[in-house]
Amino acid sequence: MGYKPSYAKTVKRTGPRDIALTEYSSSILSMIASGRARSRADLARTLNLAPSTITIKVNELMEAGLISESGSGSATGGRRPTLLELVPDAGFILAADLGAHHLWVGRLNLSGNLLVSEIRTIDINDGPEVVLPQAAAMMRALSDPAVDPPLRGVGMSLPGPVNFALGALDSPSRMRGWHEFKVRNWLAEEFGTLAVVDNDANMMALGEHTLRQRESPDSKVRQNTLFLKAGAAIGCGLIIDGQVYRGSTGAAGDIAHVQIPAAGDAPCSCGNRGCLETVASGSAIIRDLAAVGIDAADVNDIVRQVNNGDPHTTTRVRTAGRILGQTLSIVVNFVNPDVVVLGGGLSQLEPYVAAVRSQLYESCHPLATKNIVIEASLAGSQAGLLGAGQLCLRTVLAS
Amino acid sequence: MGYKPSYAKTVKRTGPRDIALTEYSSSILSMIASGRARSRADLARTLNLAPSTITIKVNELMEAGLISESGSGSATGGRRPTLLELVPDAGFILAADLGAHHLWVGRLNLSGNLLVSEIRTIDINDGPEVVLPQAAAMMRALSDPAVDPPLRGVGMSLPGPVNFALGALDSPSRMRGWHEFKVRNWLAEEFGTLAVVDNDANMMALGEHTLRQRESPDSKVRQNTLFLKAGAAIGCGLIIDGQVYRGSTGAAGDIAHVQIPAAGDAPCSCGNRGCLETVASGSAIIRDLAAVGIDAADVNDIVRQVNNGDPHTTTRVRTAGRILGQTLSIVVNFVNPDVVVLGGGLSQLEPYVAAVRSQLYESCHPLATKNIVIEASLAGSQAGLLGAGQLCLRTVLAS
DNA sequence: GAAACTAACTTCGATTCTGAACTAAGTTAG
DNA sequence: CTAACTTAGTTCAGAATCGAAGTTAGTTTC
Repeated sequence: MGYKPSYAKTVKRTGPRDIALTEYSSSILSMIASGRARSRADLARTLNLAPSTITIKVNELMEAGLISESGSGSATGGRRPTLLELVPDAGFILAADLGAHHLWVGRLNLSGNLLVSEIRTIDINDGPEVVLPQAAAMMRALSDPAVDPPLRGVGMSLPGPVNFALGALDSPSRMRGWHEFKVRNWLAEEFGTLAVVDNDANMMALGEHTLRQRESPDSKVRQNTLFLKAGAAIGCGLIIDGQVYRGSTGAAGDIAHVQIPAAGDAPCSCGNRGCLETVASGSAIIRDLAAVGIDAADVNDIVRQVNNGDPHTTTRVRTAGRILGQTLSIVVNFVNPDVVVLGGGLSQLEPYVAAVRSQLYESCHPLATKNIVIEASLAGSQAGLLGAGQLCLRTVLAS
Repeated sequence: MGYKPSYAKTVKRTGPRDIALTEYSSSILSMIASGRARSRADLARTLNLAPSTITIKVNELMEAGLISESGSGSATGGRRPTLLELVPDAGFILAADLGAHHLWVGRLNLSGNLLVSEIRTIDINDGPEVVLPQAAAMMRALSDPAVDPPLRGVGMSLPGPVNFALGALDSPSRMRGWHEFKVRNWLAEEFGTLAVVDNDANMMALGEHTLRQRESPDSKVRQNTLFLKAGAAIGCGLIIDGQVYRGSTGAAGDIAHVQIPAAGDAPCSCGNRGCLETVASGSAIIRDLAAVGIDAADVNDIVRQVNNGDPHTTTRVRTAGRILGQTLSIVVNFVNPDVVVLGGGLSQLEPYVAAVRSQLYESCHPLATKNIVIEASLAGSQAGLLGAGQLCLRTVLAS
């Protein structure tokens, strides 16, 4: 047997177009897909390669039919760049966003654009054996294998703590039957393709980050994003240097189950008492409103009531925002991100966003809030689906 | 003029040995210096280069007299690796650790080993115009230019928030005259060489991390270190992926000025009220002890009293540890490091370390503490000096 | 104590990537 | 409008890196 080089850099791509691409080719694809580079000159700068090298690689990729030129960008004092894009028809990605009560699936092209999507209600407690086949069926329904370009990968966002290396949930609370069920492997086998799964907050963070990266041209400097998902539950995802940060055991980003004084010893879904989530989450608001006779079935009801000007609900939402802001300020001080994005259902409410923002400005060190941007999510409810697609796309293109 | 490539990879080194070294040469030096790689095979794996390339580069560097072989390591089922080390005589580094009342300087060889050091008391409030020349004189006294190999760089640890890009302190509290004084430039000019400055907690974190990296052979997986400095003041440094993490504005790692309930509205040196530092720091302990008639001039006195079994002081120290642990748990949950190191004067006290540790285990999510190591600093009081030297060394070797 | 295996390191022809010079296509200032 | 400047992208000879096969030197197994 031979020598099996672990440093191997040359990648053979087999598939409809059988062409040998070198190491940097996949980086180029990733850069274009994620919006981190849009022209040859961009690529040279971002990847720290000679322009001449980029010319060669880009030509190869164009001949292989994987990327194409798409007009020219705006000039900045010189010749205008020729923009590059992934050829959308070179393949597609399926993504799914799984929640406690919803299942949202979508199809994306290789540029990471969501083409079609579909949603239905489910009960996560039916377990993976019931839910995953439902998801697979819905995803299949979004594509016609006879017509569509080949499926390149599947990404799924899961509503609990994910062991990324294992591709499974790790002791999720209130998700019967999901503990250590290997979701990634199941998907990979079911679709016969590459699959990725991650925690919903991480996925949303990545989706939002990618979107912002594309929207703004000066995005080169905004590479550290803290994404806070405030819906029925609270979750947090962190992007450092454009990548999802997962920490040592994959638990990074946990903020919901911090003990805070304002919570007293209210019991939490995690089994502990006095967690932030028992005060600042959508569920907590619903519980407190019920106690004073105001009926809200879910976060959407809260949103509706606040938009209708219900003073009681609005006050409660504002309080939740302020308390969340206090805890969040500790993390913002420590991580010092350039963007804090608020997502999840509650982020639709201006009073909530305003409360978090003002609390952050009040509690953080001035150096930490110097150039910070604190905003509601641009991706909105699509964040999870976009992120799942994006993570899958990055994995596909990097392999 | 001509084309000035920003992607330039070939580096000409001028100096006593005028030799052209390529891009990877500096990475190789960095890897060896920081202990991230110790043999050719290590280098190939760490840098993702072909073994054949490493052979060529290592030979070049050996001919240039910058590295040498230093015996062989232990085998792991095959031929044993030939260990490599930086030739200590190829140059040296001067490092300084500046505190509110002390100035500690040292000389390190290119392997990052501290050879000699000297300490004296100073008053930081005399301002940079007085203190820096003192530091420079002490550093000069540690080396004899007629005998010593050439000085390659100077590193200094500063006791306040540092704007790393500027090389200066940014609005430090209680440091008259230091705001935006360009310490790095001053040092670079004074010594006619490369200089780096950073915040003391960051420097200590790097020093400790490097030491641990060298001590343990399985260190490849322990790349995320959270270092907490608990002395008169409280500071925190974060190593992510073996590098100092500074965040977007360089403020990352701030934890001392988080508002906590236990602090009430005690005034803090930062101008705010109710900060963690007003309860859990050495100064806070001294202040509280004074209020009940126990006299302690500095952290050393606290250490002495606890070691002598003074029950009052010991209880107070334990309380400080517990309160610190509560706030720290939020950060540990979020960042999910593999090592938490306690440094600074208070870390010498087992009751303090034990209190922090048990509070962390109690307050953190089980996933975050699964494989975590929580320990007192191995580098002890040398951490800052070692880190300043290490950061300087890395910068020198990377340039 | 061979035989089989594993890991470290080297050699050398083949390939990839670079760097300098050049072309192309814009912006800015007078 | 033109001259000076800036940025984007290409060409090609030469330098840097790779990968396969081989050598060296250990460990493990029976």
